[in-house]
Order: sequence, then structure tokens, then C-alpha cells
Amino acid sequence: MAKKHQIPFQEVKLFSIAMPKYQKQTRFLVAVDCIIFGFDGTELKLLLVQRGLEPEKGKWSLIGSFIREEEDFEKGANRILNDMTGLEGVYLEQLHAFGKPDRDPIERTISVAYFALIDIHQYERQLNDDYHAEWFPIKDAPRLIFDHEQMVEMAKKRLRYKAAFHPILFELLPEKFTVPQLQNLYEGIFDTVFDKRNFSRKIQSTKLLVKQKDKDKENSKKGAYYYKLDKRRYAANFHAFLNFIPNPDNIK
Amino acid sequence: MAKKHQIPFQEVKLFSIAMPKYQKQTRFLVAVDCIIFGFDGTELKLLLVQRGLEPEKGKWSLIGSFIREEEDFEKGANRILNDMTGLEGVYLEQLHAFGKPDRDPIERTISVAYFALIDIHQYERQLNDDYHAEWFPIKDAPRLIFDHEQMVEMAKKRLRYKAAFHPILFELLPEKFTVPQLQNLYEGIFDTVFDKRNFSRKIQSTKLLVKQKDKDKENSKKGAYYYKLDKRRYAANFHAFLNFIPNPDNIK
DNA sequence: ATATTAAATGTACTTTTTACACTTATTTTT
DNA sequence: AAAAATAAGTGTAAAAAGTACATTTAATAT
Repeated sequence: MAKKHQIPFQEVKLFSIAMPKYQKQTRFLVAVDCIIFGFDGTELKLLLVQRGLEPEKGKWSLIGSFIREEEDFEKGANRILNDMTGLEGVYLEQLHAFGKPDRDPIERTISVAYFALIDIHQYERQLNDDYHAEWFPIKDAPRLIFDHEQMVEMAKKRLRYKAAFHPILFELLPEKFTVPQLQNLYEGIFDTVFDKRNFSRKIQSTKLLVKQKDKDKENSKKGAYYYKLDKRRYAANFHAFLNFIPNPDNIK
Repeated sequence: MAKKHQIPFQEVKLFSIAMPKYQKQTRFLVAVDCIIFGFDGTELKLLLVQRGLEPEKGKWSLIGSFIREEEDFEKGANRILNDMTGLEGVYLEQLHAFGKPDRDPIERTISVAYFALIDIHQYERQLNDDYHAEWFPIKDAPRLIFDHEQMVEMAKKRLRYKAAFHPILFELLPEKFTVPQLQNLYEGIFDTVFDKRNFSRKIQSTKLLVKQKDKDKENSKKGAYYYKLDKRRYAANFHAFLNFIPNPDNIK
């Protein structure tokens, strides 16, 4: 039974049509792993699961899955994301393919890593707790299996790089947010502080923000005005270069 | 014999240790394909080969190969590149993993695409003509097999994007080059023209160029001074943001 | 000697970025 | 009820970067 599965169905074709070259090649397991970022208004977080199977059972891991015969990577990543969070239409981008022969000690497995940005509040509404998933502050995450820490590092870099030029961080925010919250997010990601007058001016100059009438009173006595994202402009300007960051050098 | 090859060696482990999950997964062919860019002083070119095996035998294709059991993607890409061009230490960067189930009509094959930048003159010295490889002007390339044209498009975009901020295009130039040549390259890649005074000022401000005593007399009567790349600074500043391009908007 | 060609070079103007400090709204404390 | 505390909100001047633009120069060809 397992043996039958082991022989790829395409091989039938290989034997009927003459296709000598393809026959001799080794086939590999291919997985998709997702680096899922969330923001709770204060700090950047990472969604991790406790691995359910050996090896390394019980250790923390990115959320991943083997790719299925009929699905491509995007579909696989979306499936994983939907299973875990119940969310659809999440921001998702291919990060990198990882392929060191020994990255999985059991059997060589190629992993195509994706990173996702989600509004953590949406998640909380949709939560599916079947998987023992947990949010960890990015600066205080546990050890991860295999090369998953390397993946997270690369994803953080990529996120920083993109955020320096594109308004990508809005993907992490709830529908209504304040400018101080937004600044907080930028400061967390770039691990620095910005002058709030200059930051506000720069953000406003993008014209992506629509001021609301009400204020957030949770975080200060005076209260900070809520803003919403102008989705039309956001979609149109996503690829424009906005130079969010004062000295983008050494971002890499 | 072919059958024996067909069963991945790791499977032995799977049967001795209990590892139920891994068993049921389908394995896939994994290839590396290289988008190889070259610059001849006038225009940007692409190195293509005529495919040697069915299907689509004789059609033009990117240079690629199935990945071997013991090599990772970088090693595979370097192997391909070295086989084709005889060159080592070539600039190489992972572009994207392509995984549509039907991208290869014979059997599902994952392709991890890399793009390479090479000094075309070095190539000519090292040329290995076993493979029927040929340079095509990027604007006048033939139809390619499978999804290779999509790969090339993505590589062009990536190259443009990177070149807008990082001094990556020096990888395409010979050791000695002139400022007008460099400008030519930038203009070709961004498909526009720049003011030569401003361009020269911007390039010089990077301090990456070391003026030589001799001139290139091939392309003008007056001759243009040769420059060399300051490799120390280049290595140190590669990740700095240099803002080479006047209006980097809509580069994507 | 003259014409031709492409290379090299400077300046004034505009836009963007940066540095920097006080006032305001509201709640908490006394 | 007044005073203190807290974080939000806002403007201006100086510096740096980016842009637009035209003439001179070196060498060869006529």
C-alpha cells in the first residue's frame, strides 16, 4: 500500500512514452513553511506551533506542510494559513526555497518558505486551537526545529527591507489604528526611534490615511485619533517607493 | 535497475524507524534553472540553450538541470553555470521557486530559479560550445519552453529593482569600463535616458570608481577614461542604498 | 585648416529631509 | 477644585539632495 504510493503516478507515462532522461532522477519531498507575523499594537509577534510528529515532536516549529500533488506553493501556503487561522485573503509572499540536503534529518525535504502578515485581532476572532499554536514576541521566541530560525531571520530582513519602501506594514494593523501605534510598529521593526513630527508628516504625505472622528482612549489620557487606510490608494500605490525610513542604509 | 533508482535511499530509514507521516507523501522532481544575464557594452543579453531532450527538443530554454541527491540549490546552480560558461565566482542569487503542477508537461517538476550576472568578455574567453548556447539581446529573445519566459520577466524586474538601489550592475561589466558604457547599461535596463552630468555626478559620489590613466578609443574620437571598480568599497557598500535612479517609482 | 564627434564639466533652482520645543486635551492626584 | 502628570498634536528654519540645463575639450576625419 505504502509501496504503491511510493511510485509516482507519472512514472506510468514515463514507461509508455520514451522519456529516458527523466527516469533516472531522484524525487524529493517538498514542503511549504509559513512565517506568520502579527502585531498586537505594541510588539511584533510570530505564530508558532508545537510539532505534532517525530522527529522533534513537541518542539516549536513554523507552520508547514508537505505539498500535495495537485496544489502549487501559493495554494499550499494558503491552505496551511487557512487551517491555522481561519483567515483568507492574507498577505502572503514567497520568501525563499531552502534546500540543504540535511535540513530535515529524516529525509531530504525541500522547503519553500512564505511569509504572511496578519491583523492579530482578526486572528483572535477566527482562532482554531486544534494546533497548539501560540504567538511569541519576535524578540523572545523559543528555539525552533531544523533551519526554521534561519527562515525567520530571513523573513525579518525581508520585512524590514520592504517596509522601508512600501506601505506593507498596514497589513499588520487592524482596520482602525492611530499614528502613535503605527510609529510604534515601525520603531519595533527597525529597532530604533523616529522623531514623531517627522514621522507623522511623512506618513501623512503618502495620503494613505483617512482620519476618523473618534479617538483611541486606551493608551493615553488625551486620546489619539483613529485612522483608516485608504484602500483604493493603497492598492494603487503599493509598488511606489515611499522612503519611509530616514537612513535606509544598512538595512540589507 | 531503474526501479531500484526509483526508491529513495532514505526510505530504508523510514521503514526501520517508525515515521508514519513521511511515508505517504508524494515526492517530486526538483530542478534549478538559471537566468544568465550578460552585457556586451551596448545591450543586455540572455544566455539560452537549445534543449537537448524531449519534450520540446530543439526549442530554446533557460539553462537548467535536475538537482542531485547530495547538492543544494546553490551548488546545483553553480555546477550548471560552470558547465556552461567555465566561470566560477559568478554573481548568483535565488529568484523564486516555481511550482505549478503542470509547468512541465511530462512530470511535475519544481524549479528553483537563479539569476546570474556575468561579464560577457570573461565568458568569451572560457566558452564551452558543447551545449549550443547562444546570447540573445533581451529585447529580441526567442520563445522559451514551459514557464521560462515568466522566469525571465521576473528576473528582469528583480534586476531593475536591485539596480535602483545597489551597485549590482558592476557585475556585468569588464574590469575596465567607461562612464558612458555604464550609463548605457543603466539606460538599457531602465529603458530610459539620463542626463549625463547628473548621472556622472551620482556615480562618482558613490566613490566606487577608480579613474585609470588610459582611455577607451573604440567608441569615440576623444576617447573616454577607463575606470575600475574599487572592490573593497564595493564589498563594503553593496548593501547600502545608493538611489541610482531619479524616480524609482513604478519599478515594482 | 576645418568639420565632426562624443566626453567632460558647473551652477542656480527646487524639493526633500532633518533637527528641534511648546501647547493641548484629558485623567489622576491632592 | 486645583495641580500634576501623561501622551498627542503641531511648525519652522537650515541642510542636503535632486534636477534642469549649455559650453568647452580632445581627438579623428575631411
